[in-house]
Amino acid sequence: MRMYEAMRGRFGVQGWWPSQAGAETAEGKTEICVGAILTQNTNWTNVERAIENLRRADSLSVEALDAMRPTKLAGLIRPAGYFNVKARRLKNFISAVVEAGGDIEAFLDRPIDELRAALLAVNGVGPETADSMILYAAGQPTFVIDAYTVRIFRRHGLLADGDNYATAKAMFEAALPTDAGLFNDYHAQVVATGKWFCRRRARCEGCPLERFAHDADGP
DNA sequence: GACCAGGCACATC
DNA sequence: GATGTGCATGGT
Repeated sequence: MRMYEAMRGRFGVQGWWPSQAGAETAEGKTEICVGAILTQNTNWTNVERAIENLRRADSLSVEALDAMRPTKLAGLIRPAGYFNVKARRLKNFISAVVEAGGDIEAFLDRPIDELRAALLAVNGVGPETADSMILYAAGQPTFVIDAYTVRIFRRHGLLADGDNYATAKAMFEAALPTDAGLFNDYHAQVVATGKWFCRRRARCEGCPLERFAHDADGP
């Protein structure tokens, strides 16, 4: 918690989904899930352009996305890059929702383990994308790990060289109170810190976590 | 013109 | 089971 507080003190509450207006609606949840796929290996500003295209086409719904031709979808999400691959992945995800009844809110409102398994079964949805959907769209407490998380917390001695996605996730979930709001902003803080590192060429000076180097007692 | 951004699937060794 | 590669755009 001390490392989280240090980052939040430096960057402020990040306000990622679902704190944004409308995110509690079916359309909002659809948008978050779509965004989770579109942001794979992609800068967020490019994802926003793609989502805006979908919104203008009145297509941020399971029904509209299910009915849309793949080539049409690919054209709309073009700004997010990898548009052919991501159009296919979005279609795979939407198909899974449709096969489960077509109601995105019902689809997401399930026990975490069951939901996670259903998401991971979709071709194109890996651990990070699945956990992002569970945390930000379903609002359920699962900790999202990304490349920044592993890099930063390895550097501070809380993760070992051999740690992977699953062990890193387990470390955070064991050390922190099970709170979706906390997990939500924690991941956002890590991303903010990671971006800061990139700009600073990965040196510690001025980093919000600098004083925790090498002897932190937990995240 | 290189390099990177909130990954994943697939091939290959 | 670890490692490499394709996917493609827009900003720095």
